[in-house]
Amino acid sequence: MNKLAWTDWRPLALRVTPEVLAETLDGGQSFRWFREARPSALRSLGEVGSQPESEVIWTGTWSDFVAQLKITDGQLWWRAPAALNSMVATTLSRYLGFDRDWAALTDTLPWRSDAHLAQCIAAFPGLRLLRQPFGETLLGFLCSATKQIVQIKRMLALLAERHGAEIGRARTPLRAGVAAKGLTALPFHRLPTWAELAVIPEKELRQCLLGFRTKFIHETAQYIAQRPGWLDETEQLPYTAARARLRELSGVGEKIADCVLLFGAGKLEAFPVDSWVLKSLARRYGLTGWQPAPVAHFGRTHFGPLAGLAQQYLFAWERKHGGR
DNA sequence: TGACAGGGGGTGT
DNA sequence: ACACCCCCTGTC
Repeated sequence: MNKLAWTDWRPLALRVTPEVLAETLDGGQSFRWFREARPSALRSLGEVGSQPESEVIWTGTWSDFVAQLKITDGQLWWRAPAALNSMVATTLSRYLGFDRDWAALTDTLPWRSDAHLAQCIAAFPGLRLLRQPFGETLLGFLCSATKQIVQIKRMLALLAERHGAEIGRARTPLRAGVAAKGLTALPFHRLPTWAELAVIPEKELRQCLLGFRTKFIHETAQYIAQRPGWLDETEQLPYTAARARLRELSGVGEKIADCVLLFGAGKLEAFPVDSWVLKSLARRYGLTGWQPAPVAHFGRTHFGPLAGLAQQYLFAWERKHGGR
């Protein structure tokens, strides 16, 4: 088997715009997708005037898997390194949430009586929550405190490159924010497991640009290492119990616990309140000056059992529209 | 072009 | 309320 080769592109039964795909993969749920833009056929033929057209390819890594996604003619396509194909084929649909009917779930949100929510949903048709590996999601959000997405992605890329096992190699012009020249096939690395993180000296962790998060990650790794099965058990618990367990970890407060459960355990009742959601609820729902805890209570009450899904629409809207 | 604030998708005390 | 660590960005 040729380790350098990718499979052919195959269609996925999902219609999304490039914008919604970008928001889904690179909008703060996951920090392990990188975009690569290639000049389009039209452009190379000398098309002038309109927007610079380019074909965007997204490359993502989770657990021991790598996949690429792209949209061509309104259709979503995927492929994987040939050597990983069979594994990726069976896990990609779960990762992308194909086991749930997101349109039906979205329809149960109270958009009929909430004009702003209706507006957010209309602006991001097809938005969904990813179902990422639990432990990796925890690591990602432990890196997230007072950091922007690009910086979080850099930290995780360094952790993977320096401390994560190699998954495989495949040729791709751009990965991890680093341009690779020509025909070289660079290795893909998975993130280190929590067992692996537990034996990495703090100094080496810090060199992955983790800053004051270093201590949190180190202590969390020790905690998990001393409790075999703790992480898997936590993932299986109902939402409230799982959140209480996650809060035992160093560096995991209400917000990060909810992010891990929403994006890494499929708990749609989790309602993370970050600065964007705080702004959204203040500006669009009149909760000016409210603290995160009461805002979270409002969110769960107002949006119901799928509050986390509503949160994702509000979040996407606020990111796009900023102060307006 | 190089320095230099200011601030960043929280948590812990 | 404030420190935590330090990279990035915008500015001069």
